[in-house]
Amino acid sequence: MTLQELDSIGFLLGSTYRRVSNLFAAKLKEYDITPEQWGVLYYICAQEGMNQKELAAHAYKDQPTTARILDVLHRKGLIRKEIDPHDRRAFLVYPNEDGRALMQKVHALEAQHNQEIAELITPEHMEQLSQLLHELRSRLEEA
Amino acid sequence: MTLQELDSIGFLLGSTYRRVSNLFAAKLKEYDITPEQWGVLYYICAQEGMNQKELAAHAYKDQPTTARILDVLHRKGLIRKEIDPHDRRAFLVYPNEDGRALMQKVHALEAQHNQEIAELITPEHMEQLSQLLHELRSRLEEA
DNA sequence: GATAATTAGTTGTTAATGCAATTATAATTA
DNA sequence: TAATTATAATTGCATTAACAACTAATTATC
Repeated sequence: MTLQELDSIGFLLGSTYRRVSNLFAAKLKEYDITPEQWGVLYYICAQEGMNQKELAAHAYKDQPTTARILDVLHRKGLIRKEIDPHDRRAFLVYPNEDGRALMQKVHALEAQHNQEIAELITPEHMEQLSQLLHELRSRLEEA
Repeated sequence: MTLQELDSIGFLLGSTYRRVSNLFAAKLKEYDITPEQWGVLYYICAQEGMNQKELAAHAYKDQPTTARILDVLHRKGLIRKEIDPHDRRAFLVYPNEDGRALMQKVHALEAQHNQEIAELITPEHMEQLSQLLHELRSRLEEA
């Protein structure tokens, strides 16, 4: 058997994702936050007062994973939780001052990071790639 | 601040990758192997006698991650390792009979899985997506 | 209103990952 | 040849992740 590159879509997505994510993680190091933590913090700031289930849906993560990332953000003093007055099983998540400030700073850094990634290929290709990923992901959600 | 979907390329890649990978993982459950383990096993069979560093490069994983996946494959009796006669630091990796058989079976399953994913969008879009991912990944490697 | 079914969140277990530090061997250089 | 440098693999630590099982609270049904 001759060596043939494994080019299944899952393998391609995974290997590309890891490279992009690792580059971003290196840039985030000075802020003591990971790309995944930042993604969740972003949504907490983007719409304050969501519960864990809603946050998980936006972040495309399952509930336990989201809960553990929330634990980290809470430990770092970036967010606070309040019991939902209408449902004692749930809590609502809000950013602290530090959380908001960090979100803003990292948001800017992320724009810069995205710019650098985008410059690796043509603007048209990056736009196509983004659209195709959105399309595939939404079809996967339906399925 | 109004809720705005986070559509950075890294976030898109990660969320799409996880969905595709999880679907495949569910199908692989009956074979007691994960998508990542299978990817490494594939390369072990595709070119027998590679060392860990070469395998890691093909699999787009770092050496520790690859080593740990090799441990699992070895524990499952799917592969064997031999010390490289020309370099006692390295070992060469070969599939066992069971490993080859499993690779073949899962390879077929994966083709089917890829087919199902491909059917979610048009063939042209899937082809474009694949090409764009290859392009971005190779640019990331150069950078 | 009591019981059953559902739902939000948590906990446990296992796997994949990255990075840094370490060990053993090989290659280079003084 | 001795000392230095580089390299293959391993180990340790922390994070992210999936899935299953569980608890507590809510909703539905009888």
